[in-house]
Amino acid sequence: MTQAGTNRATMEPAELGLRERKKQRTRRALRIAAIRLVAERGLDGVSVDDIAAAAEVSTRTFFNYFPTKDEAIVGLDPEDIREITEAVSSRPADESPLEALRAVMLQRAALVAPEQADLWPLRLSIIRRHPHLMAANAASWSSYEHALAETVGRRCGLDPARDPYPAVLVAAVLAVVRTLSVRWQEFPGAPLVEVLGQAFDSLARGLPPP
Amino acid sequence: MTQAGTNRATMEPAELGLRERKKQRTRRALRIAAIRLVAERGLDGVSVDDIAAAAEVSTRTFFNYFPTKDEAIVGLDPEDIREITEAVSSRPADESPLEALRAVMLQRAALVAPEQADLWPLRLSIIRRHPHLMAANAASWSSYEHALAETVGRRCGLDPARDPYPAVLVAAVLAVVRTLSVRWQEFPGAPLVEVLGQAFDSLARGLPPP
DNA sequence: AAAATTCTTGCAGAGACTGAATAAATGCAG
DNA sequence: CTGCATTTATTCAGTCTCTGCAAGAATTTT
Repeated sequence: MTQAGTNRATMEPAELGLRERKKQRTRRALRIAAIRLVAERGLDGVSVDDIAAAAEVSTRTFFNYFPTKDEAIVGLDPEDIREITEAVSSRPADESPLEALRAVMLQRAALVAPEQADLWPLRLSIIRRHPHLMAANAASWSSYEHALAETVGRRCGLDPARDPYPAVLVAAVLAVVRTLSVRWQEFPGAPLVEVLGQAFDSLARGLPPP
Repeated sequence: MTQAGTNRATMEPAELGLRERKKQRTRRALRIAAIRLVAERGLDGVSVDDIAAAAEVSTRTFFNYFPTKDEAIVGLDPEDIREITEAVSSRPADESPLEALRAVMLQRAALVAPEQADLWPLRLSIIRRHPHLMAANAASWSSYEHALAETVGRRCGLDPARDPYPAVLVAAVLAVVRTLSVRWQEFPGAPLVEVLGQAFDSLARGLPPP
């Protein structure tokens, strides 16, 4: 690697043009402003104008980045989607689809903890306070679900358009991950990775009564 | 507001007062108008004003019944929620939670077909055309998820606040049902009940690769 | 440096949604 | 049936979200 200097927590590939970097930065600024402000004042206590002002852009620009106020809070970056599908398709081929998803999701959950120690809990607490955002969350994952189902289908040689298995698997797994993430914020007993691991075990055993 | 709880799950319209019956009727009129119009002209081609006009009530009244345009289309009636949780809790006690949910959901899916032959397919086609409505759908089920998790917890003697099993089970099952309902509209191969049955089998066996 | 591309911004406007006041309908005595 | 209390519907005014458009500023390319 030609990377001698260690970048901060934010890894910004210097290979991108200035324009692209600025875009990433405003996007991030808007998201952070949205999450911070809403966590503080509640969803109705913050207008898009406030968010845009806090990020030092015009209100119109906000809507160039996010189609909705909700998406600024719970939306996934397209980059994340790409990373996850890539991670799934590059798991060893002898793993079952469920095992592959398990590995990727656990790895992901483990990454979340240290990286954005601020933002992630804030997001979850907001979702807990405004349940309809859980749905907006699910909405932003829906395109992603499609992509993931495609990837899973490719792993086991199934056409997701013909065989429902990939769609069912992905839907179940993501629903469980979402549910437990929010719950975990509420009842922080064991670390999230552990809770998720047990849930995947339960899934793999057919959700038997404990 | 002193509503004596109706012990039966069967519909007893005669016992309700005039006021209550009128409310049910406007609610239903609004929902039907919303679904019909949106199925015809698309979500953006229909305003709440249009819907209210079609149902012959004022615009403001629409919002007395539904908090959102989306909810008028995909929202569940509180009554449905009550029926479902009741059905689950009155399943034989020796069934596993997953089996109980399976039975109730299949029974439900079988009912849907003949009853509202018009509305149900329209709803699904709308959801397929406007993916974000799938999320709104999930949102309207979220309060319901809580209630169902509670019921499941009671069945197997678990406190849903302490043990994640009920929440996980319900989340997975509902996600699968939602996903397959929409898919089924898209690829109407086998009857929905059959497709759902196979998915429940798959779930019970730990989602093994086919 | 000029041209081409892309991003930001302000503006005007449609539509979603809310609170409050008023009118109408319904339920319930007497 | 008549008056009174409660619930529901409507009107009205207003805020906020979100979109299209056109002009201006920044970045990239030639």
